[in-house]
Amino acid sequence: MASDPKFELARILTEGVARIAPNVPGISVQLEKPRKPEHGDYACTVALQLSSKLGRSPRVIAEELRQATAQALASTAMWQPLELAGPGFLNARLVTAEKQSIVRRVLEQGASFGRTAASKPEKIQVEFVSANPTGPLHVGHGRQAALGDALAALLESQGHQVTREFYYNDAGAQIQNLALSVQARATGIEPGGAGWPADGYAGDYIREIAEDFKTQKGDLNDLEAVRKFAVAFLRKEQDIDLQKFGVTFDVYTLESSMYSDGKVEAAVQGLIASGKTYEKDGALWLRTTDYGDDKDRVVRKSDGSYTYFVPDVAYHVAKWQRGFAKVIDVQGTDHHSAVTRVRAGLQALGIGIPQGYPDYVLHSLVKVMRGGAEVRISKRAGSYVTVRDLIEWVGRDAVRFFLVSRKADTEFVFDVDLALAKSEQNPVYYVQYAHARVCSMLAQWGGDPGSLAAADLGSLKSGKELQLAQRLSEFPEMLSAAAEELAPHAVAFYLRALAGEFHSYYNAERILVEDEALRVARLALCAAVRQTLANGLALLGVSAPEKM
RNA sequence: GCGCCCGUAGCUCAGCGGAUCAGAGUAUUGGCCUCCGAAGCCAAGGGUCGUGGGUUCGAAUCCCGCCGGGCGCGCCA
Repeated sequence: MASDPKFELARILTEGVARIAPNVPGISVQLEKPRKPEHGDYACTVALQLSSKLGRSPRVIAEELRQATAQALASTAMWQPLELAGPGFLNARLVTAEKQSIVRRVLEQGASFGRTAASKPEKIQVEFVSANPTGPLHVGHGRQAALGDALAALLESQGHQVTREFYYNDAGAQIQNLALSVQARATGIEPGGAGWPADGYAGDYIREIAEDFKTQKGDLNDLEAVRKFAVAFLRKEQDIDLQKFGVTFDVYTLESSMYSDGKVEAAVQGLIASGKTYEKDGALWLRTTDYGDDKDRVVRKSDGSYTYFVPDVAYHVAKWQRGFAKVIDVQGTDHHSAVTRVRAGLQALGIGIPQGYPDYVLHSLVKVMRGGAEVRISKRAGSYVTVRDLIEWVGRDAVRFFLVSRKADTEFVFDVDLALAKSEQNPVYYVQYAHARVCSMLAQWGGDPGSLAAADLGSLKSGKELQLAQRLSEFPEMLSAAAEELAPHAVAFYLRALAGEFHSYYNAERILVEDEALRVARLALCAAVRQTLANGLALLGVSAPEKM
């Protein structure tokens, strides 16, 4: 495979800088994509950075750099001579043949276009959703599912070995409340009525579980049996939702297993052995303030049981011991206080876990509007919008694309009425439509799509065609940046832009023209667009239909 | 009160230090189907990037204050 033009350009410029300005520290060649096409394909601002360090005009430095790199650049046969512009920018422009060649590269690589060829040894775990089995999945879980799954796919595309994991909190007081709620409901107590548990779950699903339990002739006095039944019931429900959402997990871990496997006890012993704990008010405390926490945390309560953060630490120790060099936890921002605490616990153990372990992607909760009023999201309210609702209303593709289209830490409003009324105008259809359009053209053409990889691309010369080719060439670097920054929303924005440029091109030029060479070249370009759209959509878990 | 996150066009959101950074979608208005899919395209109007300072050659972007919003601040999970 030919070397990457951008990489070559950066290498040559870096060498050039070393020649005209040796021994200047803190200077790195950055290539950026100009907004306006007349400024070339890439712009370099290193002359502006050098100006203050060298005490000379940036334009003069830029000109020196231009001359110093001219020969090396010409020998690559990839780049036109650099252009000096503005206060000292160097604008680089690819030769036309190089731009055209991306089309062939996309078609040759097919589904693997954008993916890193080499696999990386580093094992990564993405833990997401991790909903308590106390109720149906809500919109926030949907956002986690969309983000986490796309993130995992992104990391896989960059050669990492990724495990998708779901952690069930099946050991706490909330589960006890669930069991009590089902028990109460089954004995005919309504939410809020006499004998209703203090923190009971009022949702209708509790009634369903209670009825099911009675149908199966379970013993209502056996609270443990009720608990097991309810948890199994809700886990099954959640699995159905996740399946409908197109998300699957490799590993499910139960919080209770941290206790039964002795991992919690081991973690406590490790913390005590570290000397970072102390007894106060009959409880055992950890000096998390030594690691940036704003107050110390209780490890073992005065009643002898552990706070939830202990199994959490034990779980992350297990992750480390399972060989995950990198762990990414996708959670709501309401869990942000856990970040410092868990990391503090891992550091206190002093077993060689890196300081920033694990990584977190925290997302703001989704605010759901309906009928002009906010629908409150609360696990206890029972009247929240579920993932299942959303999928039924606007379809899986739209929900996934929409939820992943926002930067994780921005809050956003999911207007149910709008999603219902405008479902046909959801951005996902715009991208899918571009894909279907190409498929339709290829079908009408009737030739062998496989032959397009060998097409003569020499007639692709118009501004829109070269711009489209340029956009395609950015796909791999966009993916690696998105993976690096744990920002799957970048994929959605890229697909939006690519589809937009395609639609614009489609309306400006006729593809199936009389001229054989031109027709084939244009079809090859369109096929490359289709392939790239399909590859991107696949990462987001969104289908790429041939017809709509 | 303390900590973290967020204030960009009517609305939903990108951009997060390089002048080539005021952007997209949507909504509104006006055009484009005898012709490859109009779920599309073209065009117009619309913003002191919350606010006041600071750093810099340069700030939507970095730092500090203030205002506004979200989340967290339990021997709950």
